[in-house]
Amino acid sequence: MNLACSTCPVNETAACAVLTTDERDAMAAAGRTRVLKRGEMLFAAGDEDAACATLLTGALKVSAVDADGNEQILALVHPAGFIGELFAPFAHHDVVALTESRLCTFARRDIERAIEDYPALARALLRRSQADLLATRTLLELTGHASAEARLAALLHDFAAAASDSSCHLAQRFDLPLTRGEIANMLGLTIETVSRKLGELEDTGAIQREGKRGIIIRNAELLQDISGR
Amino acid sequence: MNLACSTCPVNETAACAVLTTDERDAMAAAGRTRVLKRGEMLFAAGDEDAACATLLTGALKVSAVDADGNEQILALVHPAGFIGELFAPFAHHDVVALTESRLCTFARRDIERAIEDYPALARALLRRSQADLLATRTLLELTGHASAEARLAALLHDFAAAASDSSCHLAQRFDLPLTRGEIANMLGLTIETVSRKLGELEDTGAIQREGKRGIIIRNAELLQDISGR
DNA sequence: CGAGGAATTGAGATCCCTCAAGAACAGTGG
DNA sequence: CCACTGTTCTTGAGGGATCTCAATTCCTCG
Repeated sequence: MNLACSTCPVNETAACAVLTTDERDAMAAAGRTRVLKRGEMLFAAGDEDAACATLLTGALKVSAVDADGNEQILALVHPAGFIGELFAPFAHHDVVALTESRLCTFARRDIERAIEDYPALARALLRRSQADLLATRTLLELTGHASAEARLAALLHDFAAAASDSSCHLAQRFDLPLTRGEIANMLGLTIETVSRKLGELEDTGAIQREGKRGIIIRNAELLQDISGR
Repeated sequence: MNLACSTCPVNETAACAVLTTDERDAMAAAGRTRVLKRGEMLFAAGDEDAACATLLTGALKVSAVDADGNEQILALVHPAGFIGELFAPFAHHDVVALTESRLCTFARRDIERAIEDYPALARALLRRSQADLLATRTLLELTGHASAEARLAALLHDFAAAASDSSCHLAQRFDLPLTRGEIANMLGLTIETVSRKLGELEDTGAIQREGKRGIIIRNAELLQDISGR
């Protein structure tokens, strides 16, 4: 299927936004859209020639599985995010859909050629890569020293910020994109601890739970305070 | 001081290696070498217009300081590594020399112009950025789930690999580039735990300590085994 | 030789994990 | 609409790994 960049929901914000219309059309001819259902995998660790992709809608997780079969979530990908290890001979991590997701995928060699042909694209991907690096380091900072409660508070804060339209304030209410188990894997905790600490955050009045996935921010300042930032 | 790229110890491996001689000379005219002693800072979190640099010799750490004043090491930089957040308005982390280090520094605007002028440089930096991203995620994976002993074993393994000339086998003996406190900060542990676990690794016969900094690999397989990889 | 920092070692406290059971929920089929 | 079933989440009790606090030893450097 061919792509219609003009109706793409992230045509202003994704890496391809820096291309001219003609250049973008040329890339579109090489790309394909793909839809993943929750739990479906885009590629697995070890895959050779793993595709690259821009996420249009939905959410993905990047995760590693250690020797004991424990999963560790290393990053979340939001719309306009770019996925793909451009210079590695094989993928180092799994990439799985958290919700139904639409992607715009490209074969590795097509992306590699595009980077050669369109310097602006290389710069855009560099920018995105540095942003990803910063996000990963922020997560590393969090899981390094902070208490379970602080980690959870920080994650909720981030989710509330991500769920808001404007980038400067928090959403008052949102649904967790992750299960308890996934939150635990991301923060280096266990399911039980996540559940308990969510209860404690509710007791202190920072948040309120609404069903299994819903979170209402009751006291954003307190939440930020607990997160230690 | 002007630069002599022809005698640069990393002129084959650093990002600038992709440039032609002429291009490199043009960049050299804009750059400056700088020497940092152990503990000296290249730039601090919050600095605007922080310089960018390629590390020639020595070693650096990238670290964050949280609200309580605790340091967390997010990454180590080895020779040929590139330092600098190109698209951020200010630096997010501190960068400090671990040993006496020589750098080749550039003003932000000079690097930005070079990226525009030399597409190959942008691609080289993209490659480096993705490698940094992978390294950070590997560290995240480690600090997420592993026990103190496994973290330490993995770090020692990495250091042994980095200290070796050939990339495929380990150095038999090396000096730790970090103090106990820095190791602790990097792995999300305390000084005491690092010290204790080092003792235990010695008891099991995996390593042998030699003075305060020296480490001898006694049983690389066992070490790898303990690290869980 | 002395002083300061860095590392080791010990004892007790704490936070989080493990194991285990029960409750809430979603999907399925009757 | 309701039982049925599996999954996810919650809650509890106990144990273990790591942190905290404190004292001592080991280097390094003046």
